[in-house]
Amino acid sequence: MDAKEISKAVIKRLPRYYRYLGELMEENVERISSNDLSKKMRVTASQIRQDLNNFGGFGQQGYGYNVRYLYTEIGKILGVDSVHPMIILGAGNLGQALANYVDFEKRGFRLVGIFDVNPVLEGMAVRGIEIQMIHELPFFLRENQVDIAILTLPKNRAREMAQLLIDNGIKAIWNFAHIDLDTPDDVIVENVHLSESLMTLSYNLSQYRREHVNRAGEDGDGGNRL
Amino acid sequence: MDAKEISKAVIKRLPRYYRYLGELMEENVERISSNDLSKKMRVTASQIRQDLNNFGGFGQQGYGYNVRYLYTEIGKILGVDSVHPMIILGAGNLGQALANYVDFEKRGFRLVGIFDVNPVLEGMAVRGIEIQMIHELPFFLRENQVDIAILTLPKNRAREMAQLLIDNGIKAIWNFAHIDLDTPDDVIVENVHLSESLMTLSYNLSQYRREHVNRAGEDGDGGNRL
DNA sequence: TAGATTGTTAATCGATTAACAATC
DNA sequence: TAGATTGTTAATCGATTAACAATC
Repeated sequence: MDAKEISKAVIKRLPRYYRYLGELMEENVERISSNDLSKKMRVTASQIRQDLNNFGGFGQQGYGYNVRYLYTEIGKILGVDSVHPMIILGAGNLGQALANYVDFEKRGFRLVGIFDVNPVLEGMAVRGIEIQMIHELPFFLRENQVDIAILTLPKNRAREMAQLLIDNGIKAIWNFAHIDLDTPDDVIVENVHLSESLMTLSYNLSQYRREHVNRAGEDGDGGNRL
Repeated sequence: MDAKEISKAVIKRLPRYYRYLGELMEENVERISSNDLSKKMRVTASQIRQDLNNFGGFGQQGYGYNVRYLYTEIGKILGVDSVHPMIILGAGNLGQALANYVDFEKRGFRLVGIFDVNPVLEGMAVRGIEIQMIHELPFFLRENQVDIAILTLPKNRAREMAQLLIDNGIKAIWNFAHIDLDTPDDVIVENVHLSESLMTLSYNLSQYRREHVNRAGEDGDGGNRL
């Protein structure tokens, strides 16, 4: 059972397979070949077969993959077959937006607590869950099993609060703060750096414009509108 | 000036360099060597030098890199040295959270419009910007230059609205909907698939638990709490 | 000048794609 | 059985790391 190391690239692709298989299920597609799926997803069939075979032989020669079965199996691999209690730290706009995200519940991600440092928010509720003050966190974590902490605090508070989470036994952090957390080996961090994503978009847009400067009409400004 | 193709991996790393250089500037650090930066960022010095040299020789032998200069140059490469007018499509929780994100303004990402399909929201304002109905979008895009459209609609509306954006000349979409948009070559899409990010976290957590099942106490349940 | 550190070439490593034998 | 398609090995491609000459 010694799992051979699965590459990060493969893991990042798994949720996308899961999404496509879910869509196929909704369309009542029963089976699909790596070739047909590759056309839908715009990846190579070879990659699909390689990726899936990291986890086991889910297909059948001459038949392809059973959609429902593969969906279920990938779900298990991703751990969405069990319930993951979550808390949110930081009840600002983003924290509240995530709290209101019903889609997560469908996958077993269940919000069980919201915390903030701002006393103005104390007692307010988001989706039926009362916002608590941070000082109540250690007690809460002793009394409730929590798998995942969502960090939606401004970066000046984030590092300190991450430490508090770790000190109280949290093993997985979904980090939206614009910092890289420095955590022990047994704590898993998944970063969502929105401003970096936006800058990547900005780079690609700027690059596209740079490349097309001298083709977009010969009126002197080269098509560069700013 | 024919730019040799820069790999996607390099581009994804640029905003992170930019962030670290910004922090160094705040700490009044004047110069830094690839070696010192590599320790801070936990990447190899070799990678830093390779990455930067895709865009030009920003350093100096025996000295290192001037922080302010490098920060400015990477800013230009990323296109954050100019203003990018943006609109939001979808004034739900996430759309509003992004609208309230002051940090973006600092980098030249300026919100100029918010649109939704829900008539209940008509006339409401977010951060001083009135929510408009989608049917006003084509006129708005004719009258205003808009660089980037942020798509924060549920997936059943997203595809159709993306098409509307493209038909009206939008060239860059920051997509938060859980679908892959099918766009022409001259339209740039940057995806933020939150549920996929959360599932990656869930995979890593589950994997960690699977690996440690037989070490966490010999009481039979193997330390697996669910 | 001597020391430091870049820019860049070469070596290594890892990930993707191609090919095909196995098998349903 | 014949056809289809997987699972898997081998080949290719690309990205990262190491090494070092150039040079400040």
